[in-house]
Amino acid sequence: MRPLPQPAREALTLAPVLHALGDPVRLELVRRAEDRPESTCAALADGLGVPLSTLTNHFRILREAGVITMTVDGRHRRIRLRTADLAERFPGLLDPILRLAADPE
Amino acid sequence: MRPLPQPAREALTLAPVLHALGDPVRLELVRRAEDRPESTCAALADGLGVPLSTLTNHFRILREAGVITMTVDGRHRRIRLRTADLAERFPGLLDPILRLAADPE
DNA sequence: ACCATAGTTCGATAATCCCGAACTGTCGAA
DNA sequence: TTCGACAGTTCGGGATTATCGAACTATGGT
Repeated sequence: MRPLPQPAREALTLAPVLHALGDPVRLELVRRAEDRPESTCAALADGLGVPLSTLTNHFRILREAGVITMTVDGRHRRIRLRTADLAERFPGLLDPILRLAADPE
Repeated sequence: MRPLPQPAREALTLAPVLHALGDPVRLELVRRAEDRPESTCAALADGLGVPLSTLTNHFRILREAGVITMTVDGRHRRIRLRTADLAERFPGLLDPILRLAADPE
């Protein structure tokens, strides 16, 4: 159940977070991660048609930017949004993005 | 004084906007463009140490994402944030980002 | 022990970014 | 009207980054 390496809350910077969210696949993964916390990698990407090796890179970018946490749980990795850390470090940032990403247009 | 090609307001999509803002140089350019509208390319980039040919690319990415408008004014290009279009298409998105980008850490 | 599952790593190709050098178009002065 | 300076763009290359198939690792179940 140990967490994979990730930047501390105080070390988060804005540009990498926006870069991580500035990709359609990653934006959708993040949107789903909000709805279904503790999901696994493959579960979040279900139906997107993205190969697993590419997903690994997407999740790494999200993790290194500080957007998600990945904890090792057996042979799964459970993914959670770092909503509290992001809200403290970048108040008002994540909520509008998630809301807009969920809009059907 | 004609504007360079840019996507219509209805055609703006979220991921390219976040991608455009997800670069330290572009984020700073956008931050300055808010403070000093109608600035020229080189004026916005003053002191950043970024070559002009690289700036052209940064401004193109911002323009194609719909973040800025560039109007040709003689031998200058005047740059404006598309604050109204962005506020209508993505309400609540730009303001927090600009505010956070302005924070001194 | 064996196999299936969940993800990672590796390596090669493709796409993208960065920036110097050369270029275009415009303005101001002679 | 020609000249030169200025503001940016285009071009070309090298460097970085992204994608994804194939092989690999590690865990859990039987």
